[in-house]
Amino acid sequence: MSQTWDDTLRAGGYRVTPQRQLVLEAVTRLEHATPEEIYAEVRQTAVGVNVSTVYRTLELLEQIGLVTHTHLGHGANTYHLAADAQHSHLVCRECGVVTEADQAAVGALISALRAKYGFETDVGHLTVFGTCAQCRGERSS
Amino acid sequence: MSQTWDDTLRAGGYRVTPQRQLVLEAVTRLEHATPEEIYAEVRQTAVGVNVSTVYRTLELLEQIGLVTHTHLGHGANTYHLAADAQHSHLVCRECGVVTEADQAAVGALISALRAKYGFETDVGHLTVFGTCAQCRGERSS
DNA sequence: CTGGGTGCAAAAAGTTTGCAGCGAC
DNA sequence: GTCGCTGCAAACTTTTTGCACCCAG
Repeated sequence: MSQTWDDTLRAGGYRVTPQRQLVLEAVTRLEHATPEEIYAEVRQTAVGVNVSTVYRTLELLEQIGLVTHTHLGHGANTYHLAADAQHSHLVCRECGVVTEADQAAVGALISALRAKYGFETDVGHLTVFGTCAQCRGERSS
Repeated sequence: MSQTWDDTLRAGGYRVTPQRQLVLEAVTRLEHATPEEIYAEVRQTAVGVNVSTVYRTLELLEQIGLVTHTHLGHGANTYHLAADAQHSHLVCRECGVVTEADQAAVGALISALRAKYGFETDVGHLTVFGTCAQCRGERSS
């Protein structure tokens, strides 16, 4: 199972290198992270990896469908495994926490948009900004 | 009615300057635009306006609640009038077109998230990525 | 071996900041 | 007249690119 991804690489005609392995591991471990965070994570294991390599690798991994990215507020690109793509993110504006909303909750939106606008929603890329339960509670109490 | 916004400025203890007027006009006219686009639009009317002024003005206008911003894909901050805030954006990944979805379509999502996660959605900031009706049609035909 | 991948460093793009002069009030 | 606002230029952050060397296949 830990070998599936490098088959995907090879299938695309790409080489399997330690750097790519490290980046993919970092993405897996962090669940969702910015290029910077991924770079920092990779550096904790191996020092010789360069920022540009991280960017190039992420681009490649995304291209062959191993990872995807969403925009979690600000301009921060956030990468995560494509396998985890079928959920949406709830980002709290106040505490910054990122929650995952399952398909069911978002399903209604998807149906509505498809019926009304013929718009096919990319669920994995959907990010909802707002205020989480905890922050709402703190504010009212 | 064209005077309300400068009252808002003054109410906040800020001055009314031609630059601020120009930026606000550009935001109004463009509906939703990046700082760069706003800068370009302002320049078409007056040449002497600087980029930094646009950034500082947008920051100010947002702070006093005249405009808000969303993240329409990439890292592009998009500014629009706060008065227009109560709608969400549908961004087509293929043709890049930005559609506005009314409250009703998004209402179901809001209710679901509130009921299930206690999460209060910021509707004005909601951006949905996907494929628009036209691009879906072109692909299947 | 061969050519794709990597590191390094410089460049490009986007945004912020310090400072002196200007103009709204 | 005062002090906030603006223009200018330089600094900073984030991402991209060219080139020579290296290693996966």
